[in-house]
Amino acid sequence: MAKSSTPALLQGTLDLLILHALRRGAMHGYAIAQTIHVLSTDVLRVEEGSLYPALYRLELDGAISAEWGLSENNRKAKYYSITKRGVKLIAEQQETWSRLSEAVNRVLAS
Amino acid sequence: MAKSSTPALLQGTLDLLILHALRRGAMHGYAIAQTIHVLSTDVLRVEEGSLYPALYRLELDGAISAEWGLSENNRKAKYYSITKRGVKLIAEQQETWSRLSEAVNRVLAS
DNA sequence: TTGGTTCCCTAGATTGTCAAGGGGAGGGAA
DNA sequence: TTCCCTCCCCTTGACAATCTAGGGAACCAA
Repeated sequence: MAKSSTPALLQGTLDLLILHALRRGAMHGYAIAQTIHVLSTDVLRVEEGSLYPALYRLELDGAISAEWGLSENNRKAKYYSITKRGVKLIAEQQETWSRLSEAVNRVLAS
Repeated sequence: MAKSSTPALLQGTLDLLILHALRRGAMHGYAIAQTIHVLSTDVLRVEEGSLYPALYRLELDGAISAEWGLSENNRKAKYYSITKRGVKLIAEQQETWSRLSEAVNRVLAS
């Protein structure tokens, strides 16, 4: 009944976080999750069960594109890059995030 | 496939917004929605289909309590007040919100 | 008496995330 | 060699939160 555990993520922000990570260059999924984890100073954790469906959605939507390669550790890995459409999406979603999160903060500050 | 419309709310924040509104005193559901709308300077809109289930959840959880009364406009209305447990919940959820939203901002700023 | 507003509520669909699995392949240790 | 750990991919099923789209009653002004 009561909330059992604190969420690892704010719902709706995952796509934006992924796209933002990819701005730094092509990356495989595993590295995207690590990047987000590190950049958020260990606060945000992207579960693989959330990550891969999200990557699939973004690719379907044309926001990212994928191609197989070899990782630094010599493993088969799928490298994702952001597309033009993805860059546009970042801007939109970042704007939405700012609007909404600032609105929440205004309410909480009142 | 693509997102059709911008969300009216950040998922996971509704309970906190409701509880926060009720800190100002007992209110009926309709007024809670209006209060959030106004305090967020028209950015956040709570749909009734989200609001009433949320109120039901919070009451079940013991975070708020309800009693029927008469509104300023002379209508039958259900007045909600925050409970001790609700006050505790505000603190917890506000902390969670801060942690996560700041983490998102750190990632986006990188 | 008609229509707008205020106030309550629900059913169904959708979406995003999570938990919990499975699997293959590289590399180091024993 | 064998074993295990890490890296890297993925899927399935359940769940929680929200939205859409309704329905309904009562007050009030025109």
